[in-house]
Amino acid sequence: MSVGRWALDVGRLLVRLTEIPAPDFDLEKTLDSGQVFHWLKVGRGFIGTIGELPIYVEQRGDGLRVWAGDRQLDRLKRSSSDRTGDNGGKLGRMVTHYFAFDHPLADICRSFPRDPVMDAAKKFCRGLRIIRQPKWECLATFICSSMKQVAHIRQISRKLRERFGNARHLAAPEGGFAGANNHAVFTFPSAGRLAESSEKELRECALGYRARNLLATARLIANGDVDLAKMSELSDIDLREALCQLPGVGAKVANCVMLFGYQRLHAFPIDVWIERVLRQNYFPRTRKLNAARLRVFTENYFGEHGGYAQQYLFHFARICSRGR
DNA sequence: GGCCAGGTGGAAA
DNA sequence: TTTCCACATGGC
Repeated sequence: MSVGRWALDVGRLLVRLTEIPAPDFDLEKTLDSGQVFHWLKVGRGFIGTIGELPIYVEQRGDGLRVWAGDRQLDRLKRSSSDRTGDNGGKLGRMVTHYFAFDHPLADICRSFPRDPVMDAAKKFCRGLRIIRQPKWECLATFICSSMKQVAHIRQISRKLRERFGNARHLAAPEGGFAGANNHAVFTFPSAGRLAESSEKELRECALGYRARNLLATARLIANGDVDLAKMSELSDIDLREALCQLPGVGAKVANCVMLFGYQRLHAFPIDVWIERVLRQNYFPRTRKLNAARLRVFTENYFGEHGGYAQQYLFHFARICSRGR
């Protein structure tokens, strides 16, 4: 897994560097495609968290270089069954799992339907992977996403983390991160932590009317009425139904959580961007086009990895609209 | 200053 | 069953 590993003493904190093979992968497209909202571009790479672990990640050709705070890595080792002391390997496996390098991307792309817009999106999004987000983080973030632009969702994610999350300090690798030697990153607050907050406090994080829904859902999870991990056992239909029971979760958010949090690669979220793409390219002369008809079309037309097709169409449409 | 954004939920028609 | 509308916020 890990082809190279170094430890750099940079003063108070020790930083581990692991290099991981990253086949068929484009880090920037993946992190900038509107599926995840907290990664910050710094220098040649990105700073963020994978669960509780703060990391800096940088793409070098077909590989990924990863730095992580050593204290968190030690904590990770103590809390896991893997006590071999192989921190670099553990880190490598975590990163490999998070960025879903096991997804057979070539096969997935071959399964897409052949038509002009899908072909263009596929070409444009080469290397974009649907990552494995922590379920609660994904659910909470998408509850906050309704009627918000991607830039706003990023702001909300940042404010929630800074106010309710745990600070983690990441020492810079040799040479520093583009002018800064140390960065504070924040973990996403647990459901329990948000359940203890008030609607007023959440509104102060620019959530607006979404604050009530986020708080209600956090409390359902914190008091044990809902078990997101156990919901993995449900079928697609039952999982969608269970998610839609949660305050602030309708069909669109449920499909996002299924796709990004539960790896249900057939789930096809339809938002304003995707609806526009579908209308313009597949139903240019259809006046009466309701949600049910779009749902039936997308479930059948885009194949078993429809969620990937959707993400490629979404990113393609959004980026191409910039500058118009 | 109006328009729009990875929508949802409840009421009215 | 379908359509309509309120709900907050911030960038353009």
